Amino acid sequence: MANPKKIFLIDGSAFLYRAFHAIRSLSTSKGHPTNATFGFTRILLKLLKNNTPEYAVVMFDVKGPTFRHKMYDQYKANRPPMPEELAAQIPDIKRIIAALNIPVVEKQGFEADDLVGTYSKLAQEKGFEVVMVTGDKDFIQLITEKCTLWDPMKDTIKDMKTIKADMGIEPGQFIDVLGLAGDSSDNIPGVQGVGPKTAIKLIIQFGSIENIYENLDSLKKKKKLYENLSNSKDIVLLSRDLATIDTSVTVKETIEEFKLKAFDRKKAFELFQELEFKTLATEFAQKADKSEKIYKLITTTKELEKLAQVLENKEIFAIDTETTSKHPMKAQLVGISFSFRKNQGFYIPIGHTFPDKVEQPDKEEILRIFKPLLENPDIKKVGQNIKYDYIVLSNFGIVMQGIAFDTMIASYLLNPSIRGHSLDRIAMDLFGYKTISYEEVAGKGKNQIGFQQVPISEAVNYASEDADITFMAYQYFKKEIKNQGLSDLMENIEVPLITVLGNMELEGIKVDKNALKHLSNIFALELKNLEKKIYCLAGEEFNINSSQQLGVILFEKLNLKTIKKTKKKTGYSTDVEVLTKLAQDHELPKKLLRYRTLGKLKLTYVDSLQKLVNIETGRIHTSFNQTITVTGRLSSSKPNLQNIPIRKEEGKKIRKAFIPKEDHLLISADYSQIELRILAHYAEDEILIEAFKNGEDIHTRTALEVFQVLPQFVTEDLRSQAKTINFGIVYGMSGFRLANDLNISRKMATAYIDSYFKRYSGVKKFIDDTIEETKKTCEVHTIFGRKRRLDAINSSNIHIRNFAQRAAVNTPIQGSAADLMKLAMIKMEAALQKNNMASKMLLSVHDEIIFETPFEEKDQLIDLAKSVMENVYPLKVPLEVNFGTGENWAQAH
DNA sequence: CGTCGGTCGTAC
DNA sequence: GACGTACGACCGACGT
Repeated sequence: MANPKKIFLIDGSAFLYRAFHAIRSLSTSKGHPTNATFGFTRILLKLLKNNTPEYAVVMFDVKGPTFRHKMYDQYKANRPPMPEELAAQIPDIKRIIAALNIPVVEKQGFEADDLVGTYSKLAQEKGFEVVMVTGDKDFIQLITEKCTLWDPMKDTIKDMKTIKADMGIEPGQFIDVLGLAGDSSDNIPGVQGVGPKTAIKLIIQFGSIENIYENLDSLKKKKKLYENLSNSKDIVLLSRDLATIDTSVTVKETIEEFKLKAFDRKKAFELFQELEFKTLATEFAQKADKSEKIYKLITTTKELEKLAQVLENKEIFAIDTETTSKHPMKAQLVGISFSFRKNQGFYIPIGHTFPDKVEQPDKEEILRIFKPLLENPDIKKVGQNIKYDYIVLSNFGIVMQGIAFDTMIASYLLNPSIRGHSLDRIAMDLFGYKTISYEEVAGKGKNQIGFQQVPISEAVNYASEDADITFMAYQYFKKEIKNQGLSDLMENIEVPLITVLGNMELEGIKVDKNALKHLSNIFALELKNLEKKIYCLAGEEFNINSSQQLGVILFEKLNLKTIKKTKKKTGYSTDVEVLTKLAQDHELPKKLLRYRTLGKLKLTYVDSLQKLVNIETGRIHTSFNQTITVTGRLSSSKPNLQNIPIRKEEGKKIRKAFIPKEDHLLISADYSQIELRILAHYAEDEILIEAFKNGEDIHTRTALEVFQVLPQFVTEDLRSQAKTINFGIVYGMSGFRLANDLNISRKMATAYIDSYFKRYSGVKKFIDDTIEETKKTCEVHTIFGRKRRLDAINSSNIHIRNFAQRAAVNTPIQGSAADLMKLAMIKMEAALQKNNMASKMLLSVHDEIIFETPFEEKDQLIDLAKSVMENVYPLKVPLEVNFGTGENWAQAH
């Protein structure tokens, strides 16, 4: 036969263990171990994918004694029992093998080895080429011209040639080697003092065990070996028998039964989902059954009017826009899709440039028919990240109203800890649907086209599907949000916030581009000089931005004393702390510090900000992300306006470049100590509450309490130390860290913390109670019922557990502050509208809102914001808002 | 050439 | 080990 059929005989039992040990820990969110299952599945799939075998079978050991135990009662007696964690995974593994439709063979009284041996022989007799898949060297004995040994983990193949080359023996002689050498892992004794090397040597020399004993006299010179061999002939023969794989087990399955069939993809998918193998689940997900889906292209006036009329009469519908860009402020509208019923979708092409033969409705037509519908607050809309659509439509001339739900936000509220709440992911998690990916219609990498270039015929399905899935997800999430008690948060905070944030993003903030350019030039000049000096001091040129290369220069070339390693032990740490210490003794680290500071400012802020100024508006339009943080805070990106420098003089120059438009001021409204006030509220701590009620300076008060001094002795330094403690408490700071920060002894720092908790006993109790409660529920809450699961709080790993404990304390505080801020923003927007004011809310930075206000509205705005923000929600302590105004952000702050 | 983890630094 | 929450720059290893 020119091309003999191949069969793969897989030693399942060996891979169980190897997979189990190869992956240290992996488990489902409920704690069911999956490391072995995952490893096993991965090996199996890799094998099937790379070799596409026609025949394959997995062999397993069966629990209980085998014929070898009868031969030798100490066989494998030193083996510890299978770890519980592994045993728990075997049913999963078998279910996966079954779903993949791979035959399994196991037989009471025999090991996987014997089954492999038996079928190897049978298959060869039938003319098959056999590949034994295992890492176990015992199988060498079975290698023949027609049978090879493949270790998929090391990816090595052993055959007649390699065995001969590596060991100098025939595979069949290997059992004699094993007989002499024994096998400690199987508790097979062999000959004392004879290991694999000696055994191989002996077999090369004598050919077989029998021959050794026939010619034992020739070994008399090697006294010890001679003695050991003579004394253990019986053991050697027994050992060889034990190591011999049985190739004639009576088996019932025929080779033909090992012919592979197609995977049961549905079953496999369900299993992978259950076991939380996300990527595998995605890989095995079926395309949604598109046959029952009706996606319709809408282009004529008649169709448009009919669709609008239908939508108008629905309780709620899903809407999705297709555009030319991911950035809503750059995006041009390309099409709109709708859905109001599962498996249905409609697509209106508007801005496609691909020369399809479809006549697209013009903009006026769309506005005439759909503007009234979309701007009607009584007609409810749901979207996936609908803030995006709100902004795009706004720029198109439609200010959408009636936004009632957002599936991305729903997914986030249900579990804020997962990164990413894309529709693709939601479709997968909720319905096992694999949606049409953007890459599928638009390509990827540098070949990717804008959606306007996608043929309308393809766009219909892609866009309609998005609306369809959004509507389906809405139906699911609405119930789930309610079941989880998250409706209030959704309806009263997150959904109203969507348009507030949308308006802020649309508004943007003005920057003085020339000032930034000027700064960039100044920084560039100094950086160039620093670079020269650094090269000079180092004695060579290197990449200053590479902490790795820098580490070599500092600690190997210049031999500066190492202070700490990086966290992952990949090298020397060269962070601020280290460089500052080194700077006392050497000029290079000093220059580096300056280089780092300036480089950071230039690259991350000055230069990036300039690039993000919108050409049309001349302003910067950040994205406020509502579904990112685990605590409920907003985040800001492209650019991140929540970490613009403020603390150091150099950085302030960047803030100065943020300016109001003509005849306006920037006004900053800043909640004073909001997190400590929330702590006071939750902890019901008498001292904290009293201090805030009296309007005291909280850091000074803490200094009084912790250091036990009279008010007149609270120096600026003591207050500053108290401030560090106050912040540290909210974050769960340790004595170690406090000692480091305050540059005091560990003992002293611990004493301060003790003293703090003694005085603020309510805080102590709050922390303890919170942790205890979280241990029971694995969940923490904010003031408006936002949730964060913290399963890690019961982890057996102390680091993970400690981390979860700090998060458990911090989340209600940080998250409640975020809740209050969100509510304040919503109320503020409403108040501005109600009072017909021209002031705009531009930014929110966690505890601060930035307004752009006409000169003449300044006092009114401050009065209004003060009233709204301070009364946003009653706590057990008053809220206080500080204001700053100015002709740039630095001044306003 | 894109992705991703590591390191560093900025904010509240 | 050792302070919570983010974003993003660069580097360098790795995979296609």
